[in-house]
Amino acid sequence: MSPKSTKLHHRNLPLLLLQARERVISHFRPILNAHGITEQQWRIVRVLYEEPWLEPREIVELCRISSPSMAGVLARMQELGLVTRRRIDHDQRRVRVALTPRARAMAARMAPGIEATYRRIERRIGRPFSAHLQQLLDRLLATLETHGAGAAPEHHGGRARREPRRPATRTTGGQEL
Amino acid sequence: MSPKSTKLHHRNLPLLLLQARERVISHFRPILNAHGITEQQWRIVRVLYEEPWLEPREIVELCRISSPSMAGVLARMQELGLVTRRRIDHDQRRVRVALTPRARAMAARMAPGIEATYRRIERRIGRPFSAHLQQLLDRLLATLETHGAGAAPEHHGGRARREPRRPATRTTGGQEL
DNA sequence: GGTAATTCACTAACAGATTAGCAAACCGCT
DNA sequence: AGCGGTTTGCTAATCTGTTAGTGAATTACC
Repeated sequence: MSPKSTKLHHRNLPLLLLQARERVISHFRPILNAHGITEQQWRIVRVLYEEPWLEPREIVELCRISSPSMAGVLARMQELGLVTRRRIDHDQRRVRVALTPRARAMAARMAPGIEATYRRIERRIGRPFSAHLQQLLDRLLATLETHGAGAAPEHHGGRARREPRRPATRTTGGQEL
Repeated sequence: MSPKSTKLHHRNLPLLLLQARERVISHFRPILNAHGITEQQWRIVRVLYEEPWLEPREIVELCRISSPSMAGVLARMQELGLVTRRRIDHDQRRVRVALTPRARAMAARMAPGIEATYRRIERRIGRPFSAHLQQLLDRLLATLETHGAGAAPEHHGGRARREPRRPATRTTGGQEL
């Protein structure tokens, strides 16, 4: 069984990517901490900074934050007064998420530091190298598809086998969340 | 104030690296799930698979898992019968962590699938591209230093301002953890 | 040799990721 | 109108990341 060796020859690529990401983000973390927001919150602020408003599923896609996490993150951000959430009139499932003026002002205050940090990183690793790295990562994302995407949605028509929960009835009629 | 623009011109590089990592790891997740272990647990199994034993701080370094997380992860892995932990005789602070035979056998069973997945990924993105990407990431890690490393340890000589906790006295004398 | 500084592993509290699942709202069709 | 199927945002449970800080053991230094 030569093709079934029990040894691991390849490097741990996910770990390598994780290390790279942590190395880069370590330069930004002080800025985020100084403004009291988390990584994920900043990603959301950043995409909403460019658009008047977005829907949760769009933010999920743009920020790579899972839908279950998004619920908690947005709730906390609303609690902090960073975002507003309201139902879309013609479709009561959907929600419009927008930055508050306070969050928009905070993003404006953070932008110079963020940009300066990028320039510092580029000065360190070289602008061409930075561009090259981004190009390779883009190509990786374009070439390698997500495993399990496009697979069967696995419609679960079976009965629930868990103890029932509190229904948490949606505030029918109230636009505010 | 031309250098203090409130706009964000650079791409979100940490997000790009996160996307790349998630894309790659999505191909391995089914294997991990099938064997009932998490990403981090696999990283630990993998490094311990090559060495007879390691100390927690070494695993922290090799697997990029923070020290506080490591405590919980190792405790769960010990509970699952994947690792053993015992104090080092001549230094009661330090701990030796080793894989159990059971974990070693599991790693051996997983190895073929892991390797096959790497080969599949390389077939998709191209072996040269894969090598090139790894080279760039290595160079990034070699060039860009961690921000905040080597800074002042900030000796905290002040009084504790929190309510006292249960001391959780270390089992003085007992090697078993 | 005794005290201060450091190292090491750990706990606590909170935010977020992952997996599983679920109800309400919408849509297409009859 | 009514029904099956889909979309959307959400909850629950468990695990991990981050920050702050602690006790015990060891080391450095006078």
